[in-house]
Amino acid sequence: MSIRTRFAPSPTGLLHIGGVRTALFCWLYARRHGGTFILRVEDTDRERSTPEAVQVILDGMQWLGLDADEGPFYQSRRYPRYREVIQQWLGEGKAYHCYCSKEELEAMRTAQLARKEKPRYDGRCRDRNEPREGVTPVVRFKNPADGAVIVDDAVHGKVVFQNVELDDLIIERSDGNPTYNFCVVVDDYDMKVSHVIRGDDHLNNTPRQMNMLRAMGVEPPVYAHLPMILGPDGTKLSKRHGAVSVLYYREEGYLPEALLNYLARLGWSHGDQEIFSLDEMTALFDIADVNKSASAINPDKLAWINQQHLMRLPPSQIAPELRWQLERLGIAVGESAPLEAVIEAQRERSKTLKEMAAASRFFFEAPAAYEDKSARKHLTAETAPVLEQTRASLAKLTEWTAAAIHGAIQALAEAGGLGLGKVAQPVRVAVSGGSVSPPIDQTLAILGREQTLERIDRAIEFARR
RNA sequence: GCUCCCAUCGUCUAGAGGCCUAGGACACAGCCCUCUCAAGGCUGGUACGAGGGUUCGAAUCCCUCUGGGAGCGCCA
Repeated sequence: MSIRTRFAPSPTGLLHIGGVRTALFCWLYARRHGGTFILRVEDTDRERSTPEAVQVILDGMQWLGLDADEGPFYQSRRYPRYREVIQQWLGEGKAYHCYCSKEELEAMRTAQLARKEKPRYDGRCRDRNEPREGVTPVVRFKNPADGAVIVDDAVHGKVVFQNVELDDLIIERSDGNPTYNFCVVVDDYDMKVSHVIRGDDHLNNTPRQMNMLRAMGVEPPVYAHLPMILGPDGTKLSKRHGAVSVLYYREEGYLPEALLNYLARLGWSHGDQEIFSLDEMTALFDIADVNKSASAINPDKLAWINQQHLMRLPPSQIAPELRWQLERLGIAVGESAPLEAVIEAQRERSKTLKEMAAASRFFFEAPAAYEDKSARKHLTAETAPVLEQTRASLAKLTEWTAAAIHGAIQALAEAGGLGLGKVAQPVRVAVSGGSVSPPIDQTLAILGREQTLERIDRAIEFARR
């Protein structure tokens, strides 16, 4: 049997972290087994679905690299097919028209609640099929009245639902539009989905869907219900937690690999391993290793994982994202900018690319001003001579490499009986404007001789003022 | 209210009856390294929700409770 998974978001809100994790597991499972990953947009709610939200989903998936083999399919374009199935079921007696008014339904519900019962449609229109004056009917699926449905879930194990707990759900609204649970069934059937991997908030929908699938004459696919992802405070994920859309993580300077790695570790594990490349995840992922309990997002750990990926990925792969971040800060990055060297110098001191960009500004622009505290400590009348000696020594270097620069600075320190820091810190402030930068030799090597000398000159002037 | 799901350090997790005086990771603290900041290394504290069983033996199996969550819509 060929493996076919699908990610089926509805474009009503934003593509958030929970949705991405679901998409990732579907994608991983398909890739792992050489199967097919389908993207399906569930936009049957015409009131709340928006083209913008669809675009956010598409953009997000693309940024993450979760490429679909089939789709995107849009449910809104499949209405003829849904009608066809409904007509067929009506003809076969698997579905029926219901003429109950919303008021009638509401009264039924409140009465049941008052009796401490679970609110459910009692099926009164099942055998009462005569039209009612002025009422456009809905269509309901005739759910089995007794027996049980067993969901043999890949992560939860066997879950039993009694059919009496279920009711005859509406599959076509009075306005003629099909409803969610029904569309899912027709789509999963038509698209030959073999594994339905989704959030466990859908576990309760599953028996209904299985009953409908059986009405279509097929055995249901394998189901795997993933535990929920919660906000850092352990409550349901919401805008309040800042994670509006996946693209927000790009803006904040996270790598797709890192975000995916982090998300994979929420609910899934492979022994003690924390860092996974996409290829490793693909090779190792298995639904059997998914756990059942909800998990809270931990921003600190996400940041740590992001840095781990920054430190492992080839700089050439990171460079375009750093360039983007720099440009967002209004920094003019030339075509020939030494981005890869900057990445190598900065990545072990940056959690995100946004941080890295901010800390790297001085590589592209001379500092506009010196950080007050650093200047007062390191650009003074006492340090001016050190700066002058350093400048002279650096100017004489025959080759401009980190090793040569290091040698020169070390020699100066030794000659003056100073610690390396006494020489390096003033230079650091001179070239970067502050007291934090990568190792001074590496920093100057990237900066180039011209910029270095120019900035030291300016700093000497400042120190002597 | 009813149905269903879940339950190991603050957080993410390992653990599928003895390997557990419960391991790893993030975060936190201390130390080491050190030209700054980091990265890295070492050390430390903190967890099996409660109560009953089953068993020679339970974090692991069963039951009850408690706590959290989801669903019960002409939303998805």
